[in-house]
Amino acid sequence: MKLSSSGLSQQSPEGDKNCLNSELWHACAGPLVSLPAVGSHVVYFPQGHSEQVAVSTNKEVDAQTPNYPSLPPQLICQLHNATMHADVETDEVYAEMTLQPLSPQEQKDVTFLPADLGTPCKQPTNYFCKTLTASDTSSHGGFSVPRRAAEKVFPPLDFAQQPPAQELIARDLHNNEWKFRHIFRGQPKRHLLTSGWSMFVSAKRLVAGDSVLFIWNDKNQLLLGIRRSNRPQTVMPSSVLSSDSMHLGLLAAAAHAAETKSCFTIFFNPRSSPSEFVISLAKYVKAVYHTQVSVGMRFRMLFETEDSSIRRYMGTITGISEFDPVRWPNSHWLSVKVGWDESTAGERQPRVSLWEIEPLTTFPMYPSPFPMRLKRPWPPGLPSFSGMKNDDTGIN
Amino acid sequence: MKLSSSGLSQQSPEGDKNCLNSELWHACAGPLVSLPAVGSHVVYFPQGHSEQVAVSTNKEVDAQTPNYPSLPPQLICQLHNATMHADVETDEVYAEMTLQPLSPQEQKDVTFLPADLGTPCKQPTNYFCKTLTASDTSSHGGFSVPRRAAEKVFPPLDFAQQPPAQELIARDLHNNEWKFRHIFRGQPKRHLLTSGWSMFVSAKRLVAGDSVLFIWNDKNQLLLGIRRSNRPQTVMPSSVLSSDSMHLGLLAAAAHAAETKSCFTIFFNPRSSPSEFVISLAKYVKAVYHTQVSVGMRFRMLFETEDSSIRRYMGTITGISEFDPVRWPNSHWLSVKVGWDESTAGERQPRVSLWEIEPLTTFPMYPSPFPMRLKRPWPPGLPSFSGMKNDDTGIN
DNA sequence: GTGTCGGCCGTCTGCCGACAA
DNA sequence: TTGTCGGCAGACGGCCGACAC
Repeated sequence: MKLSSSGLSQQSPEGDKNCLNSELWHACAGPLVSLPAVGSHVVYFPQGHSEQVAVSTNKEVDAQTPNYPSLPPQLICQLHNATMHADVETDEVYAEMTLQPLSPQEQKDVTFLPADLGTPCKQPTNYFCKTLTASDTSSHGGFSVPRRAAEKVFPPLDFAQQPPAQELIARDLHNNEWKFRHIFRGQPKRHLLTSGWSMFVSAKRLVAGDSVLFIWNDKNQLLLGIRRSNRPQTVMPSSVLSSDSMHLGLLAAAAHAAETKSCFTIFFNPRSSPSEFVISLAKYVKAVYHTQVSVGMRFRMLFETEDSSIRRYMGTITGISEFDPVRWPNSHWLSVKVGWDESTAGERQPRVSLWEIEPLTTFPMYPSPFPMRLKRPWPPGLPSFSGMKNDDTGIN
Repeated sequence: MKLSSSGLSQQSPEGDKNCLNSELWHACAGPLVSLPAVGSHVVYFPQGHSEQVAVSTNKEVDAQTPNYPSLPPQLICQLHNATMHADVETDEVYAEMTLQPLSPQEQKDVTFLPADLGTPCKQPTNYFCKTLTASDTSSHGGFSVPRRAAEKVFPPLDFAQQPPAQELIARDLHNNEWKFRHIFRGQPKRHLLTSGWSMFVSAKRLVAGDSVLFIWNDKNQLLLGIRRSNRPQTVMPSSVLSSDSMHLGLLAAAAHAAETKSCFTIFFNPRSSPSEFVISLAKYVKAVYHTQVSVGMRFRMLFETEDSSIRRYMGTITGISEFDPVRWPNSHWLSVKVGWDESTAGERQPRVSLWEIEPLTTFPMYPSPFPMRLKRPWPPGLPSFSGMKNDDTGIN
């Protein structure tokens, strides 16, 4: 896995000086984001990719966009390369992945192999994340460090000094160095970052509501990342290519790669994409082939909280059907309709994919009123099956 | 022709408050840029579009990109819409054009119709453009206005005051208002913009070497545009779509539109695109059908100077051949190889297109050593001809 | 425990003419 | 004619504890 700070060029290979432990990237991406291992087999969903482009261009896919009948809704690939990047302007994290579709025979061979689920995403343990207040971002003062965070993450101060103070050096995703004066003063006493802080705020263009993230890693380095609040949107591609052409481009690239079994490249934006659209084959196989789901079944699903930790929400499966039967028949993408136990005005999405949820098979809340009709769904990613209408799924 | 300040959204139609006379857009785009009239017939060159994308993504087209055999190298279209935009972050000007390919019969009908060359691009008359100095952009002072420029473009000062001064209000491409104190002082006397200037410099992130452009229009409004120097590049699309997918997307969009005779949308970036790739049909027909060119012939061609005016450079035609015979056979795009009279280390391009040059037929410098073999080249944009190898062009 | 404020000092912004290219 | 500089005055940046929630 490579990590490079990018944005200026897609072609220049970056030197080692830009390399950085992936901890910071993952911390900025969030606790739910995991990249499949390089070399492993993954499933790519053009629908999910298309949704990410729709969000990025702020434009839904045009209804008149032509289909690519040869492109299956789920494409089994080998992940040849995955590089973590951060936009040089905004620090937005993204991943560049090189995928090679498997031949039909390889798909069969691989789908029914036992496979482990890989290593879970490694969130750093010694870190803190704080949402910036008006005082933190104002030019009038510095940054107020929560007491527990400072004691856990920063090196201890020498309390013989009065007031206790030290210089902290932190590195961001681009391996740039930021120096801060860390001081413990005031009445009551508190931890503050003073000199150097305002330069960081203005350089990163942080505003109240954005978050900063400090990590103390195993090598005794201080890492510093940012996460912007959900302002309208992140980056605007604007004037390069029309959104219609972009949608066509991603479909054409995947279709061409599928036909020729050649590599293609995609970008994954963890913070803007509604869902991961490249997932490990093992996760897919487990969810689609080895998990029983049915209407009425209870489940839980992980979400990220405001302070970058994990929370589980509960819900009930209300239906199982293709998200877009016309354009993407036989697709597992967002095939599960759900209702949420706690839902504030459509806050959580009405559709999820099988591999995103944990069905609670041991304690069903009430007996399923509908029999399970998806016990063994259509084989994934096989073009020869994509036109088949007389299977046993009952959802065509 | 619509003009709107954009960048946040491709879908929201902007209100009238954002509309502005197109003078400023054209002044920022440069004196050589002209947009064909809405409703008129134009020729679209996928090769040129591809070059613009290559520049924007900083990545040349991949050699393995598949061809679209059904897409001719020149596509005759009707221009249904052309909207001028400016990037909301950088103020970079660009145009959004909606094109509809003509049917083969329409192409024939239209190609041999007499057509006027349309109105030339309207450069404003009452304007000035200054490249910013270190003093202009430093935080130590204001903007030094060249004397002739101030007297020509700004409203006259009241010299009864001591010192003479006034408030100027200028509007940029987004119709934002900028207020400046214009004062005539110092020893020797000179025109200066003081209060308000530094805010403009920092808001637009101008640096020494960039240019500003003041226009006094017919409605007695002061317009204010910027032109950045040729720094590495302008905007980086980075993380939305891989450059390969973008190349494929533009080809697929044009091919699909050509097949179905439906509309497609392109963006044209006058400042970053190497050449215009949507030109009026009249210009194309005149250059390709009604102009004699041959190897050895002298020509001249317009270029933009540093101070935004026009200069002619002279050269000699050294060859006539397709730029990319494999991928784009029978293409007129950059089909003329040239040598330049004054050339500083490959400063000017070695290939141009027929419609970019003015052949000097009246005073040939020396007799053409090679007979003209392109007297009546292949008909433009007709797919039925694109595979024809036995024509009289002799370049296959 | 921490967000915001008044107070205060120091730096830098920004307006001026001098001077030279 | 105009680019850069030294001089200077005022604005704002930025460090401090007070105080309240």
